[in-house]
Amino acid sequence: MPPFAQCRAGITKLPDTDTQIRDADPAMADAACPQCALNKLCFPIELPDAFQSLLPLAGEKRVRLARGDLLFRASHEQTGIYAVKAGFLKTCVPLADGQSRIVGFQATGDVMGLDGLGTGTHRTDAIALNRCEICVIPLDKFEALLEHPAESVHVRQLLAREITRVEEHAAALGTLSAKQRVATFLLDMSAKWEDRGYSRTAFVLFMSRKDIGNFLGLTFETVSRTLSYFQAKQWITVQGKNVRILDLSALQSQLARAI
Amino acid sequence: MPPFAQCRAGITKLPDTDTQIRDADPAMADAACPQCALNKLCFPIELPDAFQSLLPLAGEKRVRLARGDLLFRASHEQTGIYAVKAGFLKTCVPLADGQSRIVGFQATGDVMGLDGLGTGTHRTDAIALNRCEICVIPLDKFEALLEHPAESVHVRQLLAREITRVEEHAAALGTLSAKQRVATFLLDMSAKWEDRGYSRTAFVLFMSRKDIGNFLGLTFETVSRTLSYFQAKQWITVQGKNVRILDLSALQSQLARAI
DNA sequence: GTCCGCGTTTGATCTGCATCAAAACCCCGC
DNA sequence: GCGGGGTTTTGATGCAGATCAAACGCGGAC
Repeated sequence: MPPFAQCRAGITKLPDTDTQIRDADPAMADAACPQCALNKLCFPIELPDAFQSLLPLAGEKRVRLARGDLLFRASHEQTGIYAVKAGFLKTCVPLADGQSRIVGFQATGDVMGLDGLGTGTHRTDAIALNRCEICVIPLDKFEALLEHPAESVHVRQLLAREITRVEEHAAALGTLSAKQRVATFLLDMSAKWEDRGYSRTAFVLFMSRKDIGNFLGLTFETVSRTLSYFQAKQWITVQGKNVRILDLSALQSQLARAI
Repeated sequence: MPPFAQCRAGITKLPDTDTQIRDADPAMADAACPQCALNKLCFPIELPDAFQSLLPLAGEKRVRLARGDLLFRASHEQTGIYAVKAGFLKTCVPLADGQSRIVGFQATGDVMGLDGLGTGTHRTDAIALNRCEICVIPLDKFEALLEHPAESVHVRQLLAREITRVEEHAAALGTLSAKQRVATFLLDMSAKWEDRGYSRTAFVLFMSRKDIGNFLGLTFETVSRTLSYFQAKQWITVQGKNVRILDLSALQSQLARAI
């Protein structure tokens, strides 16, 4: 199986399949550039002239992924750094027994593949949850960019924030009850959508209940039950993958109750 | 309370308190430099002349910590990067309810404080488990060092490896049973000691059962019970903090059984 | 339209670990 | 030596969430 399941050049219009949010709409993708974490890499402002000709290359190469395709694969050599232009993905750590554990969900503007910088080998699988459009910065170009101190600092910040995020996730997995984990998850998703300029109270969960359970260290039945419980409490409404948050503070207060 | 609980200049002989391994023995500390993750920062080989005068400064400043002292504190401003010269520490993420969750244990040669690079603020408390000696690189000096590409790459590798480590820990917390977590922990500790040139079958757990439980998402009673269980199986012997592994492969096979 | 397969919901039961409790142990100061 | 506080071990009980099971809903193939 190839490391890149799909990799076509060029950008064409994709059919709209999801209810609320379009998959990988090029217009949306371009609009998202200012918020993209790699924005400063793609469109640097204050670089010396020597870089001005190199940088446009970074933003030029795109990859298209269909639902289920792999962007990169654990234990494969790292060949680039990726910025999510549009779509949703999950990153999974393979476990000894052949199972794997989801350690993060990525959306528009997130950077992926940084974990490979340690060893030159990816430690996670990155799998598309819906149609995705990914900006690719080949590793050699990425390394060339990093010779500029401002970009280097920026990348270190991205790495450090990822450490913080994963540490907090690990802390949550080790500490919180099922209800607290699901509440945290909803609040995190809410914040993720809000960051990207969408409503923080009505959004789509692109991942399945199984994926949510895997990410949170719960069974999918428990995830489903907990969502139903929150709905019964009138804190949210759920219809399949569509979630509407009715009482944000009630969810937040779930967390504080962990005394 | 000051961010640095203890911070004395100079190095003096410390009394030996632990049974097998000395706390922060200066001789051991100096011997450890070649294996230290910051070695290349402290003793760079191939730097241009401009740096040769700056770098010795990095290795000059030392901090001494007694058991329970804080090296740095969450939500405090980051003032430096730290390399563990000798001793053991734990890093803890504070939680909403005032509790905190241990996300890592550090030993000789480990680098600490990198998580602050994202925001300039530490996201964890770093607490000494025994007498420690820490090499401090003030932030401004650290940043000056990073202008050299080789050091910059090295630091990115450290960050990326930390992401990998924490992701795997999160995956373990979400997936493994109590026995599997404790077995993993023992194997990790074994590897940590072996990396540092000590026996991988006989070592000291400097942290308490409570700390182990906190790190693994278990109660300390469960940790104690599980260690007793492993001892009953003749896989290990435990006497307080001293552990001897009798059957490494039996512990490893615990993990594979997670199907 | 019907059928099939998969994801989701909901229910019933089981179990691993938390919790509560108490005794043993260890380290230190005196 | 003795006494006291914290840590560790071991036991008894309870519960949150896993597991087993069945029904429902929905989208795609035809």
